[in-house]
Parts: sequence; structure tokens; C-alpha cells
Amino acid sequence: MSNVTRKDVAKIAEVSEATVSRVFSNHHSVKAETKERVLKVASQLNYYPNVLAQNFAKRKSGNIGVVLPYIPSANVFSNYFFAEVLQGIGEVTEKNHYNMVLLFQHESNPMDYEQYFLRHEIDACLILGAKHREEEIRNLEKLHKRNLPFCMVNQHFSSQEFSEVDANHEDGSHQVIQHLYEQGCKKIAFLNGPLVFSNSSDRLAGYKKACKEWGLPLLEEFIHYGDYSRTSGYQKTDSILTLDMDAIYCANDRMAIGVMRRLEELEIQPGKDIALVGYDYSDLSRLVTPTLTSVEVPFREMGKHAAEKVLNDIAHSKVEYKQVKLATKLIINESSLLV
Amino acid sequence: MSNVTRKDVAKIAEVSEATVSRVFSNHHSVKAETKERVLKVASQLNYYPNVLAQNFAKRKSGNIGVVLPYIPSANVFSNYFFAEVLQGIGEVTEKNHYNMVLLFQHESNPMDYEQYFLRHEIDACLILGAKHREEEIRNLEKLHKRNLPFCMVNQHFSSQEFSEVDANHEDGSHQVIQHLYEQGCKKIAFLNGPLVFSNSSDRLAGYKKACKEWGLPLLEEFIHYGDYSRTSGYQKTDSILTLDMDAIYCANDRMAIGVMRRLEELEIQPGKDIALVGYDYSDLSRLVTPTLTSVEVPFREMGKHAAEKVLNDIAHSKVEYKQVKLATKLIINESSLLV
DNA sequence: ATGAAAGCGCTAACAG
DNA sequence: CTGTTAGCGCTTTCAT
Repeated sequence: MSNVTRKDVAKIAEVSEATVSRVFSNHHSVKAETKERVLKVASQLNYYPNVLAQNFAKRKSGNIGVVLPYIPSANVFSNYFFAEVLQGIGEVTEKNHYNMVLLFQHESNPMDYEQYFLRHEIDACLILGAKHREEEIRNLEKLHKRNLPFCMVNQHFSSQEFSEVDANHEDGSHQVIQHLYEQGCKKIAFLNGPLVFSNSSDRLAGYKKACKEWGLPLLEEFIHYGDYSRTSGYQKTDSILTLDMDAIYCANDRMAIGVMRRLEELEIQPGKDIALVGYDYSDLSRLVTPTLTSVEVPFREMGKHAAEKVLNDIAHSKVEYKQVKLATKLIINESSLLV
Repeated sequence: MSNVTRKDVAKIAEVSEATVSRVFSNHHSVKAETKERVLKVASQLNYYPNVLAQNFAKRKSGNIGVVLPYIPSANVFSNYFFAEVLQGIGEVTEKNHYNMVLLFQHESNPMDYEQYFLRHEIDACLILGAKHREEEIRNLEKLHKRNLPFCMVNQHFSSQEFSEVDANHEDGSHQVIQHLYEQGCKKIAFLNGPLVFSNSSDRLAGYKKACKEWGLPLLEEFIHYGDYSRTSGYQKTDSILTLDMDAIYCANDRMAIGVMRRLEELEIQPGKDIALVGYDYSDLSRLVTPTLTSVEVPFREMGKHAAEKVLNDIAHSKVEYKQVKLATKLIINESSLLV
């Protein structure tokens, strides 16, 4: 590595080092003539400011940490939620010349986010797929108390007042039940995800609320729990089928597709013998046959909002408390249209 | 932010600052007693070494740049190839306390990778989805000449001798044709991807070689080109169907699924009326009905190899020239099993 | 095994 | 508009 520094440019262009920096930092007034001369020398020498030195002097890493659960043997990226949120975050960080640094949280030892700040590894962080549990809350509380910029995505803790960008999953659920009701379904089974995720409990609340509203039976045995994997959908299907019901509403598309596979094996046709609804409106929902009725969630927008929020905090050197809840929308497809 | 520094710890622990650093950098001899005292004080003060200062002093960013094509309106992460490679890279960088920084290459202006090194933003870089074109090669050549560590993934330029981790796509293609031949197919249409990607041309070479080997007709009109998208598969189907053929081999699963959709609309059944084969053995290939026969490519391993290669270069401060080609493997499923 | 000190290449005042 | 200078918190080398 060559290592042309500001000093070299300054010497040849016959200006002070500070002026060289002024030229490269833009928001400083430099005479056009001087600027030109500096830029010319810089380009001749192939000079580029050293980001390491800049970061060090500014005490900013230029990194946004993105916390992801590490799922052994699985791929976070191939999960629609993560893929979309990351894409949204990536678009915003790129535009703002920030790096997105992925931090994998291993189930076994929850990470102390604060340390990343103390080490100056990140300037802010975004938390995806957080679970509602003691240790998590404690770690977030530390950030909160120290006024460090962070934001949760697609999650909220009823007990706390953390900044978050969420979607209205209660309403999403409500839309599903209303639609199924209008399709003539009277007994709707619900395959939910683990309640440690607020979106699961929000969906449950919406399910219950809607059932009451439309006078549908609200039985405990109608509510099942998977782990959001396709396999769990597949596996839970048999016990759901022992119920007297006419529709299955799954908390995500992957589980719905697992259910579809099992129904297929049993020669039960979704969209004909039974109504099936998924959630997320992922690309998968349009890939399967019949296409899946599902709830669209603006994951990418959520990622953007969250990233913009923390970048704003950084720019203003003060964290702003913010809670956003975006709308969800039912997209009707073949799987729930009983013919 | 508090900002407890080494100085604070040194003062209270009554040692020199250098000793504090020695304790935290491990590979330095410090008397057990001293070490203990320092660690105790550090933990009391909640001290963590400042990574920005460390990086600056060491002149290392701790970042591996990963170059990805930016595809507007699409999501790189939801693409099986990128998702898997990134996962592999991520596992290795995480283990080595390195960051993976995503660099999006916009089609309109190819990036000058060298600048990232000159700015000290990255210590090495990995190139995914590179196209074979002048500018790309010129930019890589600059890295090569300056002896900067980089590695291409799933791509190689016949004209150059760059480090790369590739898979044997020629053989993958060959396996497909052999299988179809054994299924009794005599006229195999091939829907390939753009030839700017070496994996496309490798597949083409394998297709041609195998056709010759088994005495199958090798007609230009049997070879079509899509852009690896599902839509392109769907759209190219009709013209492929005008041919007198008994099998369609697609260069990736997404296109194969597009073909499936169109065949479905036309009430042509893959695995019965016609044989269909995909490529990548992505999770999608197992989601569709019938399940897709496809070629497994060890993308995740490729990401790991590439990351390990450059980390090794960094550790040894010298770039090693390396070309790896991993095996591909045909996975037989329903779509190609003519009944 | 430990201390002392010279950088690393910038930013951010402050002075003129 | 431009120059000067004091840090930023480490790593590294040289002494002891």
C-alpha cells in the first residue's frame, strides 16, 4: 500500500494540511482556485482521505450494527422478513455512507449491546427478531439509560418504552378473520408463532378480537403454536385436522406452505375443501399452487424507517424517542377463495 | 458516552498504559498478578479498548468488503446464491472478529475497488456476481498489481489469473444431460443465463460436451437465454415449446419455476409430459410441486473458502494466488422423472 | 516483565 | 479564506 497522505498533497499544492482537509470535507469555504489546485494534486498523487484516521478523530465508527438471531443450520438471509428488512436498512445506510454491520446473536449467550458502543465498534444499532425475555430487556435498558441510539424492528415490549418500528399485526390478523368470515368460514383454526415475539401475541389479540366481533367460537384448542418454520407447519397439520374447522390461518407463509404440503399428501385441497391463509405476503406465497392469501407487511419500509431514525439520532447527537406502527394489508389469493 | 480509556485504568491499577494494552492484547507476557489487577480495575471502570484507535494505529479497518450487484426493485438477499454465499462469508468473518461490509455495485457505474483500499475502508474484498467486461477486469487488475487481497466467488475470467473460488458448472451441466438421456430424453432444450457470467458459459460448455457425448442433436435453436429471473423463465417458455423437444434444462431454479408456471397454465405436466431440470438446488426447488430436479452447488462453502483465503492473506501480509473449483451434484426429484 | 515515547492521519478549535 | 496546533487512544519499538 502506497499511503499518500494529506501531508504530501499539502506540500506539493503549497497549502496547509488543514486546507487539504477542507477541500475534501466540502462544508468549508475554500477559494475556488485553491480548491482546484488541491484536487489536481490529489488526483495526481492518487490521494484519498484515510477513513480510519477520520473515524478515529471524529470518534465515530461509521457503522450501524444490525442484530440478527443466529440460527444454526439455517440461513437468515433466506428468510423473507430478514431479507427485506436488511434490504431496507442497506439502502438507507448506503445512501448515507454508513456501513451495515451484522451482529449475530447466538441463542446461548445474549449479547451485551452496550459493549459494542463502548468499544466504538458501532454508532447505533437496530435489533431484529428480539425475544421478549429478561436479559434482552436488561441489555436494551442499558442502551436506553446511556442514551445510545437504537431501534427495534417488528417488535415491541409492552412493558418498556423503547424506540421501535412495528407493523399493525393485530389489524392484519383482524383482516384475515374478517375475510375468512366473509368466505363463509365459521370455525377458524390458528397456527401461531411463539409468543416471545410481540408480533405473535399481537396477531393472537387480533384473532381473538375478530372472532368475538363476528361471533365465531373462540376455543383454546383452535389455537396452535409452531416455530415459524415450514416443518412445524407440516407437523402441526395433523392435529389441527382433528378439529372440526373450515379454515386454517397461519402466522407466516412458511408454516402455511408446510400445511399445504401436508394437506396435499392427504388430498385435501386448500381453496376448495378448506380455506388457508398465510402471513407476510412473501415471494413464496406467489410461488406455490394455489397461490396463498396472505398479509402484506411493509418490512422493507420498516427497515428504512428504523435506519433513518438512528442516523438522525447520530446526526443530531441526541436520541429521539420514537414509535412507529405501519399498516398491514390482506392480499387475497386462491388459497382462501372457497369455490 | 463515558469514554474510559487505558489511561484511567493505568492510573488506578498503577501500571503503565502499555501494560494495560498488553493485558488486553493477550500475546504479551504480563505477570499474572499484574494482569489480574489490571483486569479488575478495567472491569470496575467498565473499560473496553477503543477499536477505532486500535484500527487506526494498526492501519487495519477490520472490514472485508463484499461486492454485490445492486438490482433495483429486487432483493439480493432473497436470491439463493447470494444468501448462501453471504451466510458462508458471515460465519467466517464473525469467527475471526472481522466485519462483513456490503458494497453495492450499481450497474451504471462500476466501482473502483482500489479506492476502498486507499481509503482504508476495507482490508480485503470478495466479488460476487461479477460480469465479464472490460471495466470490471481493469478494476480487478489494479488490485492484482498492487497486491491487494481479493477473491472472486462463482466466477472466473478465462483471460486472467485472479484468485477465485468457483464450482464445476461444466460438470453440473454434464450430469444433467446424462440424467435426462438416461430418462429417455433425446431432444433437450436449454434455457441458459447471460454469458457474461462464466458459470453460464461453463454450463453451456457442459451441455454441448454432453450432447456430443451421447449423440444428441446440438442445435442452436435449442439454446435460449433468460436473465435468471422467474419472469424470464415464464416468458421464454412459449418459444421453447415451439421446438420438437422432450426436456427443458434451466440454468437456475427460478427460471425453472417460471417455466413450470407457464407449463401449468398450458396444462403440460413436468415429470410426465416433459422433463424439467433446474439448477442451484435452492430451497425453492423443494417447495414447488412437483419438486424440482436440480444441481446442488456448495455456495456456502464457496463463501467460506473465499473469506478464509483473504483473511489468510491479511494475516500473513501477503496475497497468495489461489484457484479453487468445488464439485457440483445433481439431485434428482420428481420434475425430471418421466413416468 | 514493564516503562517511556514516537508516531498513526485526521478533526476541531482558534487565530489571523 | 487560510494557517497553526492540540489532541484522539491506541501500537510499536526501544530501553531498562
